[in-house]
Amino acid sequence: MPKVTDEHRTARRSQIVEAARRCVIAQGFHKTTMADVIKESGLSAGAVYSYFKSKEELVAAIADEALGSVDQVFRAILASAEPVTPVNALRTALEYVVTAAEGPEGDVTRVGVQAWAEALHNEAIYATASSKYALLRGYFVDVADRAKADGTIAADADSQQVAQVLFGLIPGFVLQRLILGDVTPAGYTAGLAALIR
Amino acid sequence: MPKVTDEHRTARRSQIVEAARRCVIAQGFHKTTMADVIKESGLSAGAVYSYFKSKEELVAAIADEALGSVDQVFRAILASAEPVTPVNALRTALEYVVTAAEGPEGDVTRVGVQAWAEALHNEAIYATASSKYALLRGYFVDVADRAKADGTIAADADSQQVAQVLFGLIPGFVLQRLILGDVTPAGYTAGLAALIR
Amino acid sequence: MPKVTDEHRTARRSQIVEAARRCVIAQGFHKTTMADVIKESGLSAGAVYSYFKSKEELVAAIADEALGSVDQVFRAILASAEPVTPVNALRTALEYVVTAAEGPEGDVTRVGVQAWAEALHNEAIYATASSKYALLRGYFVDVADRAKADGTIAADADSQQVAQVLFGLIPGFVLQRLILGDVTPAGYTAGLAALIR
Amino acid sequence: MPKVTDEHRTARRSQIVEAARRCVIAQGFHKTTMADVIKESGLSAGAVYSYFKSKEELVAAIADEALGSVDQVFRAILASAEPVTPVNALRTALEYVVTAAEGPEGDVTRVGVQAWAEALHNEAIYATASSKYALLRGYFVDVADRAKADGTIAADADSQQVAQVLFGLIPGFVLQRLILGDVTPAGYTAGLAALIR
DNA sequence: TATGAATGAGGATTCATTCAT
DNA sequence: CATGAATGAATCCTCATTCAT
Repeated sequence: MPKVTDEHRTARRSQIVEAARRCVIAQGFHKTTMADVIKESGLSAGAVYSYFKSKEELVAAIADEALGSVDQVFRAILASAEPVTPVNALRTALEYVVTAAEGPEGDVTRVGVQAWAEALHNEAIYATASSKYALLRGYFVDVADRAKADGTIAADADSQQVAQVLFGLIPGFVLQRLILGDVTPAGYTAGLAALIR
Repeated sequence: MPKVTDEHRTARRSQIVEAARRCVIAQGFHKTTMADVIKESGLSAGAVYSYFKSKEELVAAIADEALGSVDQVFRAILASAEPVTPVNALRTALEYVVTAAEGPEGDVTRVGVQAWAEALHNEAIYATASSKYALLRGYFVDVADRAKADGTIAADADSQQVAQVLFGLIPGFVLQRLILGDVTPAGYTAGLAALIR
Repeated sequence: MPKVTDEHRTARRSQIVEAARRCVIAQGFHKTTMADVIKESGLSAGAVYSYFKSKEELVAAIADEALGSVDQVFRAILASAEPVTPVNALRTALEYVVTAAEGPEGDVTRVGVQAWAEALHNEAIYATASSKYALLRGYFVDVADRAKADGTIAADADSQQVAQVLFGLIPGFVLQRLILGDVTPAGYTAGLAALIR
Repeated sequence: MPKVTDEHRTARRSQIVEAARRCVIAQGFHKTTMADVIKESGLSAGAVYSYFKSKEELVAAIADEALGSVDQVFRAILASAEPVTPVNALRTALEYVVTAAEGPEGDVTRVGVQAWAEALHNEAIYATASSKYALLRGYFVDVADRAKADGTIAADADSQQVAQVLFGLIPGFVLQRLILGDVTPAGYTAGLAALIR
């Protein structure tokens, strides 16, 4: 019984998180009520509360997912054998962002932006954001190191600083995409390439 | 009577906005209640509501300010006679951001991040954000044009794309500053400079 | 100074009552706020409150007027030398009601209906309504007496009861006019005439 | 579960409406606060709001009931086989009114008068009042037709007009009963009878 | 005296969470 | 175990009235 129950529990949990995410994408964390999530998930109030003991916990779960989703892909792609220049790394990251944003789950980047705001006043989400972003930015340190190694950038450059910039370009892209709506991975990458040379 | 009254009204309005901003910086838009603002402002409920007819309107006013405050400075500085390279423009912008963030009013960038999230589900704030950010990014188009003119970047570069990148670096800085806490205008600028050559 | 001031005061008072009546006709007693009355009257809050020391007092003044306005006309007309049969008396009364209702002041009968409701929970208005309606109904006792005298109705009829019926027909007319909108003095009177013979 | 739940829901709803009616009878629509209704009903705010989504909706429900309650009885009684003369019909109606008014539920006619006033500025209540009163008055058209048939009134009388008068006598009775307090079905009916002959 | 800005108690409504069935 | 009705504290907002200028 344990295994079946476990799968069942996992499926249920996902069902709730996905429903909640849909609500949050559509209305944001605060306009989304537990009643909305309950209705959207098709479960009962009691059921939802047996998986998440408060709205805060559920919100944290959604935020975690949204903030962390990039990670897996990053690891795979940036750790590949291909020549990973800063520009390529950025493009890959942005392309993933757009793919995720246009996926069938709805635009996860909207949840991400919500999470940024939430992190400022919510310990748990702050902690998640800090650690996930530190991790993510770490990949760009690798990228910077490689770039120094192959002479793409100066050997005495500070890889941390370069990583800050490369990583920092991503929120800027996400925000412009959502609020100004006129950026593309290709164009944005071209902009960076133009600056670099 | 008009003049005194007008000044008075303006002062009162500021008194409210400032109180509200303090609350929002401390707790975010949603945890801030009108009662908080009323208490913090030292006025009565009725008085506050005679200046802002709803919480939404007050929130919009704070968001407007937070999103727009950069503008004035930008105009002055970027339009100066000094040689304005992309790197210099960015540094100036970031220095302003940090100055504002560390000002006596409290860290306005926190309000800015709140506003990003809010813009996704609030027409009025979305409109403000769109227009202010389009304007702001416009300054970087000028910067890019100058850079093309003096050979800092390739003459056939797309100024819009370059501006997207330069402008995009700012939210990335703000976010890292708030969530990772380890970025400085100097370091971030150095990172960009290292990438550029 | 007294006289001028007195006229002035009377004029001001009327100005307020008329403004208030317009508001009440449009929105009812309860949706009408003192702010509405103040704006409509063109005076200041202080001025309005120097004539009526509370909303209740102002409301009472409007109700008084609305409940009592019929009286003057009644006295004049019913006390005339003409042959005043029950049917004629009713018609005259209804014609006056319609005239007043269609007057330039707006439909006063709407205020009357408000006053009925208000009288149930407002001592002052209840007192006014009782006395005005007792007075008004009194005229119909006269009418009944005359009718008994000239054989229009049985000599042993109870004039009070007849007056109750004749007077009672008026609210019924007012209400049907406002809510069903299809009654006229002529038709209603014809209905009574048909019943009588 | 459906059946129990349904009965339960109906009972709860009645519990709320009855509590609200008691409040309205005692204080009128506007002085009655939701807090009053909540306390009087013995339920919680949330419970009350799960049955009526606003005070307006609850008020409309009470008004509906008050305006419509006569109907059922009318239908039964006026449609009976007994000889239904205008005078008898009126008496029956008035007796029902008094019975209802003196019932254990409290004086519903007070709610009715409130509803008249409310109908003037509330679409929903206006609609209810119009349709219920049109219906009610319709019964008196039948009465008039019968009276024409058996010669009680002239064959060429306009039944609509006669119905307007007969129906119109009721509000007049209700109002005099509440405000002057000296009418009885018997006396009022006698007054009409005296006029008729 | 006249003004109208300010007051603040009071009212309607929401919603995260619980727990009896 | 699951359900979803019920809870009630918390929140936004209004408006009659006052009083400093």
